[in-house]
Amino acid sequence: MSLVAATPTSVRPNTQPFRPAGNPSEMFAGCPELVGTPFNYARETEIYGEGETAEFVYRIVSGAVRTCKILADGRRQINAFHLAGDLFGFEPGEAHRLTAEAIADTKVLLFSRRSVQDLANRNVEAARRLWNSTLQNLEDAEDHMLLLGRRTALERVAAFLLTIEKRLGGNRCVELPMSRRDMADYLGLTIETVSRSMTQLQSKRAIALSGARHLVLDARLINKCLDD
Amino acid sequence: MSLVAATPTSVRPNTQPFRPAGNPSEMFAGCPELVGTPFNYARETEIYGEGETAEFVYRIVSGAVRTCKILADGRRQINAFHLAGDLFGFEPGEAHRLTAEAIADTKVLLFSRRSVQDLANRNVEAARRLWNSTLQNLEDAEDHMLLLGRRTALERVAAFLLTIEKRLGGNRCVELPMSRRDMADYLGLTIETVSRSMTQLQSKRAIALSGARHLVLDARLINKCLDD
DNA sequence: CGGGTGATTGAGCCCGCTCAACTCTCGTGG
DNA sequence: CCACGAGAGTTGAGCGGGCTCAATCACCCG
Repeated sequence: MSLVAATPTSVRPNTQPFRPAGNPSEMFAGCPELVGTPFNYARETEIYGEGETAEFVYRIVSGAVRTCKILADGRRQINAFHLAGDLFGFEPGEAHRLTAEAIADTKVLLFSRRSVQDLANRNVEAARRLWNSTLQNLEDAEDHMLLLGRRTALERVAAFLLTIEKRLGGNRCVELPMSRRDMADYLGLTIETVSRSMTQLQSKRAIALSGARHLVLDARLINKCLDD
Repeated sequence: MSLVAATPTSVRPNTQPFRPAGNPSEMFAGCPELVGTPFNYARETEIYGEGETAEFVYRIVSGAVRTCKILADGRRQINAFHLAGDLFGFEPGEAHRLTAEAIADTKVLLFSRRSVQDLANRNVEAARRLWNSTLQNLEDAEDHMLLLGRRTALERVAAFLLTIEKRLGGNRCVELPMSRRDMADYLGLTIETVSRSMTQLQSKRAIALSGARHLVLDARLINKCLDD
């Protein structure tokens, strides 16, 4: 679910280690009856809201999605970003526990929750893949709890950049799909602190920014920045 | 996995809402071949370490367990507390991603990871229960990320006390199984801040402490404390 | 060229951390 | 019975990292 997840797409070489049975792009392989309905969401529109009945499971074809929780006073915590190839929208109960919104214009494939459940009940292999996918999400959540509970602002931003670079192909070049506000709400910081941390990394030559969204990073120098 | 999970035991009435198929105490019902081997862990001993090969899945009979991650410099984040009835030790890969330690003297039932996997491959119903159990853990992790990323110290301690009271039977009376250090490392705070928050709640009559581990709480007054 | 949005930078403050002293409890032994 | 020590918890004083509030800058689109 979150940044650590493998996100192979058809247009990008998969530089991730092989994930047995947890690979979203193979999730419904050999299940021709589960083809998925294409659908589009515009930038900054809600896909589903917290508390709504969970009707669909989603697989991203292109674009990016955030899932988050929002407190009554407006404080927001983004739990995960989902990129092309990722699956999201599973729920243990009938209702969605998170809100999902498109960060950019996003194409998805819809699968009815019921049909996915039915498939899992019939097909042991599919059930195992769904389970492993959920376990992968849990693992990512565990890493994120460590980040939110015990890491400094600079460590959070550095870890975020390293992880998303890996997800986007690992060629040191990153086109951030999300705003500073989204990064801040994912990392448990304010936009100002995110910005200052980025500036700090840039002044140490660990990253090079060209525009707010495009950057080139040096993993070795980023890690060196954390040692002082 | 964490504090929101239902934890019915045979000696305590279940005051939780019914959780279809996710109930740990029924997890292996109807599977007499999966009986589990009793085992004991003394207080403050390691059950398994991060990175070790995952051989077993554990179900707690009595006692309490924490699972955590530790950084090289000693910073620790506890992901979850497990009480009687809880299942823990699932892993998506071959290796444990967390360290598990007994908080108190703890009796568990061991199930070999392989036999659990085999059961899930044969028995669709068991697979569904395991999947739902993992989804429940993920849901708890999502709640905890909001707490760690966006809540104040007082809110964290208040939420923790309310949740653990519910898990321990919901009769307003709590015998904390863990130390202040464990609470702090779960809530992303220091022991001093946890202590000060408890004192603050006590001065508002929202909780009554008798000894560090025993307390009676008033849910309404706790929520009122958060409004100023 | 403006207007609008998002990002950066600056100044000052505050919540939670650090460091340290003190208290409480409990177990052990004279 | 008290003395003592060890470990856990509480309290206090002061600091500092990240937040708040505000101004400025950069980049789009018209």
